[in-house]
Amino acid sequence: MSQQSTQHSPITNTRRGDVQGWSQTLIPTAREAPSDAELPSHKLLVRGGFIRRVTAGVYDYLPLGWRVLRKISQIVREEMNAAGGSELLLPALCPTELLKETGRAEMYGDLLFRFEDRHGRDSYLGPTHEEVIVEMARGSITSYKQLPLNLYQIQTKYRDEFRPRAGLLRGREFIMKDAYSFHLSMDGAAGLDAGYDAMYQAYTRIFTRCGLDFSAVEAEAGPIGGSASHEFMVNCESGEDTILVCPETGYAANVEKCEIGERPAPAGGWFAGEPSGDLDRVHTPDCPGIADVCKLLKVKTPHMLKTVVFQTSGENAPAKWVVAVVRGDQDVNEGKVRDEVGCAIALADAEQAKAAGFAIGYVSPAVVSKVESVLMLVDPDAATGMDVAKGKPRFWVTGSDEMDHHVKHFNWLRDLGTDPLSSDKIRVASVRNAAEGDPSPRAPGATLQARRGIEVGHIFKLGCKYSDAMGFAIMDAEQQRQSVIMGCYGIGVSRTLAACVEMSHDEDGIIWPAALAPYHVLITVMKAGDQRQAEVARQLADELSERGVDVLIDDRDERPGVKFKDADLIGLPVRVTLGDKALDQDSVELKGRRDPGKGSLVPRGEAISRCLELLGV
RNA sequence: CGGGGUGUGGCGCAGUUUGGUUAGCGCGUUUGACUGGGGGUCAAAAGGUCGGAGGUUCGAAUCCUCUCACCCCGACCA
Repeated sequence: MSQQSTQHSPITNTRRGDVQGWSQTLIPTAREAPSDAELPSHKLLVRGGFIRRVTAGVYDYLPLGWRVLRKISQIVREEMNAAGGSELLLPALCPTELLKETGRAEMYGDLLFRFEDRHGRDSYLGPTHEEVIVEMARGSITSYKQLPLNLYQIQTKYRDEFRPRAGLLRGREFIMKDAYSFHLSMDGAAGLDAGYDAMYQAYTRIFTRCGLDFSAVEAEAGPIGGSASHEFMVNCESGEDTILVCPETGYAANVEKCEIGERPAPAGGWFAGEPSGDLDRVHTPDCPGIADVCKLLKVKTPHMLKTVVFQTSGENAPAKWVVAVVRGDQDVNEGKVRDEVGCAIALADAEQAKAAGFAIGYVSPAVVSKVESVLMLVDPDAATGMDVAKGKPRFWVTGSDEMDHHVKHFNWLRDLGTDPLSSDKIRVASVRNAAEGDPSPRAPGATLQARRGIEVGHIFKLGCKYSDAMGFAIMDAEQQRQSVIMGCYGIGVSRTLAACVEMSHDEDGIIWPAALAPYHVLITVMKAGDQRQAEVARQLADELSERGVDVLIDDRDERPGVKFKDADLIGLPVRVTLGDKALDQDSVELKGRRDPGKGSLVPRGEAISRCLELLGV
């Protein structure tokens, strides 16, 4: 990062740029993409000779692809180091015993590449490394004086995805940077909050330097566990993930995490409204799903009341069961239910729930007055009896609490079996996923907008989850034994490569940001074997290299058309074309990848500075 | 895992329904010539046993059985 020195010293990062001849390396470009590729990033990376598929979700990184990965890694290293991290390398081949300490062998299930070695020892290929690093740390970190600490590695990870897809975007083998931080407190300069914040800042710098258009969004901590979490998403319509943003405040969150703004009670109050008709019990065989019922009864999903049964655990559980009720077209958010209840919850075990009296698949809100120890949370959109917009009673269809039957014209006040407003077993609470069009939680009057993205980074506050499970505690300054508090921070390095292409390409090929381009400048020699052209190419490359610019010289004996097509395809930011016409005028042709046309004639003497200018140096 | 689909030289495909000579085409590759500023032209050549195994048949890329691999759509993740 240091700009202070341009000399070549063994103790600075300043380096001479690489110069490579196309004919000396392997760049197998192709006119057609393999038929299995669908996304632009997949097609272009294969066509441009960056990667090649070996088997499902596993790729060769060819010279060009590997150079980009190294550039990403280098940026990651510089920023991680600047943020106080230290690089190390943990094994990819790990003993399964480690996962038994945290119970994640079961949690990962088939996602884990798992096998026995010749001695029958159970082993796995690391999908992530919390256990491995805690195992290492608990043997090496023995004093509070060693904290805080941030350790990271850049390594190949393995996940036996059910469905690898989209080239590098979801592989079974992929390159990831994973970092882990260790603290003894949440607060203070040495605490997790400060460490987390430093990583947030570092990630922002990393993706900015990579030239990516990205958003940092609030996220669910997910199965890795812990309290706070942010995802870094490359903004891109073809992304797999949906995020919601508030256009007024810039608040952004992943769908699972996104809060919903205030939804006030309707004019008549919660649940109020006349019945839409007599309660009508209908036979709905083999219809446990909302979609099936709607199809059979010819009603639309917003008219359904969906009930999801959870069971609680922990000492402060207010009830044994929690029933969440949302509108049929909306999704229950487990995290919001958990927060509302105030204790750990899990989707109810079907057998146990049935034994307790729940007709799983056909549960109605009235179950609250039928089964013992139930707390019911009703989402505001479901807790109404009037369709205010239409001035009509709400028409609700829901389960009937008996197998294979639903009811029409459910009315909260009439059919619940208890008064929803006075019962302490019933609460109106926001328990569903946010969706586009919902009120923003940060700006009154504003509505949330949906955007697509590709997740390239994810940071978590882990807390003591792993240190407690694995007995990682040390003495603090007061001679108290304390669990070590952790954070973990991931970047999908190979995914970042693909996301960049996904975000930045046109119909001719890739458009690399200068920071990630495998080479910065392509010198296209028009006539292979022409003495003068070869000589100028060599000189230019040399001068550029002196400035730290990486240069690829297209010295192939190919027709110009082939070279230009390939140039656009591999997408280097700057192209210098050396032909007789230009050289006769002591000039060269210069073209930025995004510039239309053939580029402009530039005096030979200005070529270097103009290249640097185009590179934004 | 559920649903849909595909396997024929390095890549993209045709041929399979209705079995029948040496399995075709385009791109790419090699050699030669002509060319030379956006995937050029001509000529010649190499390269596949039709994903694999078994079966039916005088005869199988084609029909049957089993199997393997890969892709797409759904639930999870860097």
